[in-house]
Amino acid sequence: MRKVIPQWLDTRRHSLAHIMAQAVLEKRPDAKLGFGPATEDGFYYDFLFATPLTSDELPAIEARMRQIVREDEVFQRGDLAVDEAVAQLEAMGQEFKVEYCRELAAAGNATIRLYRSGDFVDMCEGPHVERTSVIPDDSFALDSIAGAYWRGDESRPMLTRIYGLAFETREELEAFKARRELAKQRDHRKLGKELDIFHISDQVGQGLALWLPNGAVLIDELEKLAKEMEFRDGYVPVRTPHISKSRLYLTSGHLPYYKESMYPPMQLEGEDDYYLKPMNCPHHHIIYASRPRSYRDLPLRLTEYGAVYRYEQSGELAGLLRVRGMWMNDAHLYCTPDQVKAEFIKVLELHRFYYSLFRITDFWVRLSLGDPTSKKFAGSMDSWETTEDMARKALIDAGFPFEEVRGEAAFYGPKVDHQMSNVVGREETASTTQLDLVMPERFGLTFIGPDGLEHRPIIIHRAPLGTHERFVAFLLEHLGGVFPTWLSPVQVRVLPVSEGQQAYGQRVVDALRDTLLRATLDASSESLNKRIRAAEVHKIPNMLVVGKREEADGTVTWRRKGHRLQVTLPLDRYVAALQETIARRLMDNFEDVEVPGFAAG
RNA sequence: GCUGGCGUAGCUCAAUCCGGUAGAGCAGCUGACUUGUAAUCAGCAGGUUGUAGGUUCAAGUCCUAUCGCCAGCUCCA
Repeated sequence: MRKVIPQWLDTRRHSLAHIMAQAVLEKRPDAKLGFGPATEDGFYYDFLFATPLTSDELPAIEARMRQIVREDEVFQRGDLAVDEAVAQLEAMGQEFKVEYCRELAAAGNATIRLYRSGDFVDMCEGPHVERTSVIPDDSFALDSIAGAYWRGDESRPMLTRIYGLAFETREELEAFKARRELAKQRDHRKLGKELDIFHISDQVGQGLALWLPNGAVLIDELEKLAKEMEFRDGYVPVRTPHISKSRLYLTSGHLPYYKESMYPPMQLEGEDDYYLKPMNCPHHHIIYASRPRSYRDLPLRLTEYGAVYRYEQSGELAGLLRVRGMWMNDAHLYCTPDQVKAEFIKVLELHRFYYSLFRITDFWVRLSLGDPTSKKFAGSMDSWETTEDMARKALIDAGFPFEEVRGEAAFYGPKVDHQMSNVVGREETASTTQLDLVMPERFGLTFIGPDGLEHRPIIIHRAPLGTHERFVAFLLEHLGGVFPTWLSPVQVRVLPVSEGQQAYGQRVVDALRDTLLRATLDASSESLNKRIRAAEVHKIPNMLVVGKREEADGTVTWRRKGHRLQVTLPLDRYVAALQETIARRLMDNFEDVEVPGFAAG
């Protein structure tokens, strides 16, 4: 799903970054330049300013850029020896460029490339457009301004980043902006409010979501789904507390490897400190270790929709997408070495099932590897190589296209992540599967093999539905808040045509609720039109209109959300049809799905 | 956590630029209407303008601090 951007467009965008830097330097000659690359929909350039730049200044910079483009400046390339380049960049006062230049030299580059356009000279690899006039002067626009650390390192200075948008033509630029505006309508924070899904109150705490009744139905249905799937695949449920003594996390290594992300401890006189659990795994490992295990017991698949708490930095929180308290579709599979691969593939298949059930196609799969040069990862090189190789092979065998990314692993092992983007384009991990040789070691987990000796199990950590919070966020945005009947908080809204049919309407609701269908009656004295509109606005999948005719015949007139076509049928036939839709978890919110009982005519 | 922007009724917004003491629609409530497929009409109620200081005769509007939200960075399910 990652976008492929044609080289020429990338070149054009990068050239625009130079043109922007040129325009900025004219206004702020003392600005220090950072990096200025092309992005997925434009470009940015980082600057260090003596006095802060405000977004009010962007229009003037943009206007100057257009002028430069029209002046048809030529990009001239020049390769200099390292010393010369350093001397020149120092003379220009470009300390960040000097730093990077020296680094390139240290990495073995004999020459440094510079580009000149107009009076502006910048150290840069290129390539650029030959002359600025090839860029339509209305195909780009400055977008926003934000802080960004130099070299992405929070211990280094924070620069000011100016983002620009750039496309082939003005029409494409306008289309992009329009699409972005439209996407905001599907923002889960907006839909979550409109549909009464969740509420976040700073009286409770940042990042601590409250599930409203409608949201609670959603997560109940997701849990039901997960429990069914896991039951079939031989998982066994467990339940564990939300807190634990620090000892557990010293054993697991969460202290110190994960301490940054944990809430501070609860301290009690004369007792060990207690921590809120940031992950369920240690509790599950203790369950595994609670009695001797035989190879005949394996794989042991412990599952729990467990609550975990992570102290995310305040600036990272975002609606339900990034929270501090979350319920995770967690499970740990304890396997013998020769079971791992088959189990891992089975877990990947489960992902495939879920993603196709929800019709989610806009994701990409990342194989997240450790980084031997980083202190963020526990365990030996050998075990990392083993698990990384296992994960890679399983992905290939299961037929998953994936990309490998170094340094993204969990601290105890490599991960296979399903990456999704929200409406604003922010990417997050929706699902994760991990391989772990480190925890069995740390917890001294063993099983007795056929040879009568103790062996180490291998652990698969998996959360295909991620956390309720993040998964519902993605689902809301992906479906635009329009849920299939099986997931919908309210499945059926009954609308009496006039007050005379309210009693019949109530009987219909009672009959539906008797069969566990989530039905409500709209008994307000508003016009039928208004009540239909209200049901549509609340995205209720099914409406039953009951008037004199229906009451006389014992029928209901069924109108599905977004459809003008409607059918009248006996109540019991309606119930049967709806139950089939729900039992099969049909995605009846999609046009191409044939809905039982709703044939035309 | 950092950089920048923004906080006005349950929601969406107006009054902020150029200080003169807060207004609308929707939702809610009441009444009338008894409705046949996307907003019936009328009325009522609702805000010490996030919070705390300050400047001023006067602050929603200006200043400071603080809390929260948004975008990005860093970080992650």
